[in-house]
Amino acid sequence: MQTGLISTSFLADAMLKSSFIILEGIGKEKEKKLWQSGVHDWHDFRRSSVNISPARKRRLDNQLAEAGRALISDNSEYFKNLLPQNEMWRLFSSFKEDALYLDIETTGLMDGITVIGLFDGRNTVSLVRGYNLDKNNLRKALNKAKILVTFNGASFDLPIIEKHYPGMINIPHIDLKTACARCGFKGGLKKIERLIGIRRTEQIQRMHGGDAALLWRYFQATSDSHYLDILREYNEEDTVNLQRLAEITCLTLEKEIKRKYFCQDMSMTGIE
DNA sequence: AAACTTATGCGTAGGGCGCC
DNA sequence: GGCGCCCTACGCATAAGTTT
Repeated sequence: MQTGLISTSFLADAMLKSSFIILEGIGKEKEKKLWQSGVHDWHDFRRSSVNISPARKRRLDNQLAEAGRALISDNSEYFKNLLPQNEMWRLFSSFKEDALYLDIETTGLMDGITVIGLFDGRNTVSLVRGYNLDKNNLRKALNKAKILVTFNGASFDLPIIEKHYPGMINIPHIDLKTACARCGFKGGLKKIERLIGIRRTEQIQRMHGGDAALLWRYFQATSDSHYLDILREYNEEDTVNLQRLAEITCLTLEKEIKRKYFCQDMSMTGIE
């Protein structure tokens, strides 16, 4: 019990505090070299002399100090422009308690929004066109979130939301599609869910993305709330399942990096 | 201090993909 | 079926270190 608590608290900020690509002029290559040379986190960096000119080192140390202050004060927005989109997953372990999982339904591709589903890890909210979907409710739902998690949201959900509600989303966004692909989980959300053992309710299991647009049309044509209920249920399951998917993929990616780069010095002391 | 070398960041273009 | 993103490869830009 205690050991569990201790190990998770050690892990909590692990990946973010091991990130050096947030520094000016440091890219993926330099970051790898730092890891391989035993510089594993911000603390290591500031203690070591690394292979950087003194003036530049001072500048980078200051940047890390600022990042540290941002992390302590729970300021996720600080990292939004420092991490490239495909590395945003590194924020997950630090901000997952305040993560918001989002999925939208529309009337077609790049079309009008019908439902926005949001899950904060405990409760779900669905904003439905013609009922409670408006700027104020969306802002309220986004209010406390520190990070946003989607599947393919960078290409689909967020651009559409941005089109209808400009400037609404300013917190960092983790798109699990990229993260999944790097874990070897290729394909759409439903396929990946099956791959990692996430189950859907029977009725929803059989649905495809295109059915969501169809359900909305049926609901509009008949006013039968049954269609809307199915649509909302489908959407809600999407958002809820994103949480487990995020836990699995972000942890997998973190472990993979540590396995590949953090143990390098040990293998070098071996036989050669 | 100028010229050269090395490491690595960064911008660009084409191809592929998943969202409803 | 349109859109925006990531991936990959490639070449240029830049900064720091080295040689002359």
